[in-house]
Amino acid sequence: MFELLSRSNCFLRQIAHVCEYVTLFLNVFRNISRRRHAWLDWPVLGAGWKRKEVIRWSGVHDVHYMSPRGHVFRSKLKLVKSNKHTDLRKFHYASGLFLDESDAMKDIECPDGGALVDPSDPSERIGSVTSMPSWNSAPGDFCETPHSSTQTPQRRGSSPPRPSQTFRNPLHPTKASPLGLSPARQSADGPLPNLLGRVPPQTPSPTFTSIQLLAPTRRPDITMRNGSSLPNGSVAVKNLLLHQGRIECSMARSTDCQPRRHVGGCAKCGSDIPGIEAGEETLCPSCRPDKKPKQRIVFRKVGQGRWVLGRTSEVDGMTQQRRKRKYWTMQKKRPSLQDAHDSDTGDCFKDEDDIDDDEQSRNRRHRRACLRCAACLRKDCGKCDFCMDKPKFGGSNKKRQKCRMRQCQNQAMVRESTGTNLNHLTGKHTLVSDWRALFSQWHLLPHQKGRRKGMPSTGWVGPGRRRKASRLKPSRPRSKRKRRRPIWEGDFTDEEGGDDGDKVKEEDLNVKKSYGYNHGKTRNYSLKKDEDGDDLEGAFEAALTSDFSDQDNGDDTFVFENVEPYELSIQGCFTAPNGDVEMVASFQSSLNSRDQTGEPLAVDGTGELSSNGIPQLSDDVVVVRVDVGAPAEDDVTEVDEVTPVITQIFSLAEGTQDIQGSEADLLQLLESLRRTVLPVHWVGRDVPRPMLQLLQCSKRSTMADTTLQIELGFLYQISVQNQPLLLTHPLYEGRPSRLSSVSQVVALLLDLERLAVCQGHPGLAPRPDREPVLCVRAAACQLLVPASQERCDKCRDSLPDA
DNA sequence: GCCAACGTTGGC
DNA sequence: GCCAACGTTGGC
Repeated sequence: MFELLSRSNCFLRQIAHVCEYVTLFLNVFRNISRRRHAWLDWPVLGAGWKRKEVIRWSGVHDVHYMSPRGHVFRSKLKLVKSNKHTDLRKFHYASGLFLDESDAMKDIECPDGGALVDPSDPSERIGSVTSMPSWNSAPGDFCETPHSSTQTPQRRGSSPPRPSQTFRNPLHPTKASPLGLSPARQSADGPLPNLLGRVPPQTPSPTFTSIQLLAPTRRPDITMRNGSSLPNGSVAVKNLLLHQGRIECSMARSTDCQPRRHVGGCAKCGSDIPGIEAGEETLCPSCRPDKKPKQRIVFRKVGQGRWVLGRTSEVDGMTQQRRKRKYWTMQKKRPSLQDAHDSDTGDCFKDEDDIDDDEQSRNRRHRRACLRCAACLRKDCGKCDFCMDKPKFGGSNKKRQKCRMRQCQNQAMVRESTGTNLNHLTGKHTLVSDWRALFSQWHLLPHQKGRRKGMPSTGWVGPGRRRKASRLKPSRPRSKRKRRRPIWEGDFTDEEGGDDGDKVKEEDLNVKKSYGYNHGKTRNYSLKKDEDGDDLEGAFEAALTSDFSDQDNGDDTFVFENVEPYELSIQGCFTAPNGDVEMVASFQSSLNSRDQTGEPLAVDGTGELSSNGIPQLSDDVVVVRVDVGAPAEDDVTEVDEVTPVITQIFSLAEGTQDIQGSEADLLQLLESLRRTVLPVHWVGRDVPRPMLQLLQCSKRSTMADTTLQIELGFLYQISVQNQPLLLTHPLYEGRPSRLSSVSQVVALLLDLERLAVCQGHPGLAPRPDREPVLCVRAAACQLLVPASQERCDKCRDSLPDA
């Protein structure tokens, strides 16, 4: 009985001991983590540079640098990119120092056995005896190495001098996360490992405990030659410096410290091991345990800053890996119908985290991708603002968001649903009241969100923080604003009463067909009131593109049937005070849009302005000013018409019967076009007079300067760079004389997309060197040629060498 | 080491 | 309330 009690006491003491260690671990780690996340001056890169070490919970070690201007670099790649004038090829990112290759290859050691290792050596990590060469050295005891004056060749001129550092306290904890615990070594006849699993050196190293090792000792300061210091030097820093001879060896300050090779032996069998110093303890390959020993103490992270003792498998007997495999195997076996069912039940986004315990999954990052929908499976569009922000597309990585085109179609509808599943498949569970909040939370396309109250009528017209203001034109006094043009019947104006500007009149909804997140269906953009409540005359339509198979079906079926009509307005635009709308985005947007090469397309809505005030647009975007009102007589010169002006009407109608037609008919066509998905980059607009214009607003399109204009009676004409396309052009062959239906319009646009604008010829007049070549067209230029040709026959005949 | 992108926060 | 910016984390 006494023995039993004694054993119980012993066991309880051990438990208390372990708990004590755990508490120490966590406290020390928090301290270290907090301190290491601070920015430290880093004169190695120059004055004003800072460096920061970040240790993740997983134990991964990251290093960040901050330029004097405050730019943060998280990888060497970015650092090099932004410092093209400096040769950073030999810059060791992790340590923050310039690596001299010749020195780095040498091992340096002191005669007392204080071998130093390559910083890249895995043994440098916690648990390595060799990385702690100076247990027994007093602070401040060092030896000078022969490489102390090494200068790296790539640092010249005014670059900071090489460091001449001194480690005042070589003892430093490195990896203190519980995850970093090394497995306990099982040695039959060796010393018992301590809590860290390290086999303490026999002689002459001092005894040390895990508490000592993890004690929050001051990290070694490194003194540079110029007097500055690199505080809190890491293990990597120290060893790199040692390798380069830029700092002193951590052993006693002896004078005969010379580089030499290591010759050591196995701690178990005694056999020699090349590269290991005699007296140093290690195990030869044959004596090493075959398998990674099982961790005795396992900390499991269950949330931010929360850990539990014990491994998951001990709870349910199944490792995470196995459960992952099982889960994904089950996923693969699921038929598509099962997917639908999952969607119904909101399970379609269940990943391995969900299988884990609930608490854990709550605290982890949620996956926003179902990995199955079209958006999840596609690649970055490379054109949306999020893509443009990415470093791989030349961006500054400020936004750090997933490509807008890749925003999961399913996930975006399920999360944030306040408990109600928004099911896009059935539409049965849609929680209408959540949609607006939902859209605001997800990174949808600008035009996928509605214009909201409070958005200015001029300048940046869109949600969120105001973009850089357009400097294309100064604000025009009210007295000089454009005169209203006669309102064309059917123009979409906002309802009276400014307070409720968000709401759409019911009657307007009949025409203004608003759309929810509609997977690339047509979006309508309607002008709203300006700040004075004046109607901005005219309406603007951007018929966005999508998979062309959807077009012209006249089908306005929403994917989400129960969704409240969702107003969409002009987004991603600059609205000038005079009411002009300047599109700064190419409004091709559908998830399924394809460009001419078949690649999916996306929207560009950055709205950034360059120094000259011109929006910075990608190459395929052109600024289109939509004229929404007739200019005042005294202000005509200020109107900068960018779009082609058609001065002559070419009627293709046979005879003159019904030449006037009906505005109502034209309006009906306009309405249909607004509901229709048009070919890529074709944008419909109405103009002051009762007519409809469709223009190609992508510079990358071969139809960049082409306009299709439909007049009363559905008479139409095509113009290229303000030049009317002659009736003799083959494009007209076999085509109806009137474009009275959407399908006819779309067919014509598609045919136009197969053509290209004639490049003309460089002319015959001699031109001085470096003078830009101005092409001219032949008198009978055909304007549009097959896309495979550069110029028409007439212009080809006019080539100088022709 | 690097990248992708989730989640938070502070400014507007 | 909204979103740009960015800290942070997980994956490769």
